[in-house]
Amino acid sequence: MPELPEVETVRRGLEPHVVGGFIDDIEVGDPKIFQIEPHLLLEQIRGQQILGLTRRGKYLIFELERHYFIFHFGMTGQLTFRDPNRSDSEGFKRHPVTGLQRTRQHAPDRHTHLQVHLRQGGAMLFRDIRKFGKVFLIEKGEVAVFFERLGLEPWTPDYNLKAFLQKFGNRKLAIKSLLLDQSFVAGVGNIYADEALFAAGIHPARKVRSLRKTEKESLFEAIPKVLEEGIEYGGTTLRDFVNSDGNTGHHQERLQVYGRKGESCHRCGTLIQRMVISQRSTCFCPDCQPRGGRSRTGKAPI
DNA sequence: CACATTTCCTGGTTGC
DNA sequence: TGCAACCAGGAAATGT
Ligand SMILES: [Zn+2]
Repeated sequence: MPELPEVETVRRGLEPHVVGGFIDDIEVGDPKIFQIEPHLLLEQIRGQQILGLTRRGKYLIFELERHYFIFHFGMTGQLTFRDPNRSDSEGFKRHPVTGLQRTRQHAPDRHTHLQVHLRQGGAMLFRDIRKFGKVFLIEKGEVAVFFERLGLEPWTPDYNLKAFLQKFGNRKLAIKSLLLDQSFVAGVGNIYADEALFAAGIHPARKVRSLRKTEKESLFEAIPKVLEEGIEYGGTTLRDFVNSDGNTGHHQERLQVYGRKGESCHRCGTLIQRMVISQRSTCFCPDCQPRGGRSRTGKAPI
């Protein structure tokens, strides 16, 4: 499930291959993922130069001459660069230990729903098994409206403590649910929400309005910290994520709680538990993240 | 308005 | 071995 660190990993990998290039032709698979008629998409983007590649939350944004060409990866979206000077791998392999799917550079298959060929050679391939991904093409003037409902963007001036604290209000939903809301902090998904709550020592089911100021401040620090580590390790591959080269990330080996139900907490040894919040699998350490919050010493629950 | 639940989709895993 | 049931989840749509 590509979240901010995975999208940023793809962005960094793709940038040197495509920025400055010109879009030549496109080939389309299942039109479901397109928020614009495919033939209109081709008509509009053909011949435009890619001026830049940026990111906002979980959205990857190609700046063209007259448009923004925008991708959202949903759950299983992959955007890879197919280099004509490199050979394709045979197909799909299975990691002998982790069982992870390893794709590397690959030819289009039944799940490849878009190929964007570049004039200088090579192509970007968008592959999405579950088809929760989306492809948009918007006019340059529409960009503010397009992103208006997205929340704070980490590492920008918008991401400051004052703005962060104002987002809490007197709400009574679980803090985990708030973290999944893209109008709070953009780019946080199920994995990094759990990791951030662990880093901040907050139980995921705690009601937002019950959090003390010090806990909110801990979360403010924890969110960029876990996202940064995710990027540093090339993203988290649980099943489908691959970077622009088609290779897996390594952050799955660094996860503290997500997907670790029944395993020992790396910090205290207690067994990690799982619960469902907002219909999402949620993992936490009952000792490091007590329901009543941590005391000032950071050890015993209140 | 605030919050909860349902829906979309496929393939891997589980259990009989 | 086969096959049905179940699970994963981002975010829009729908329900309370
Ligand atoms: Zn612990």
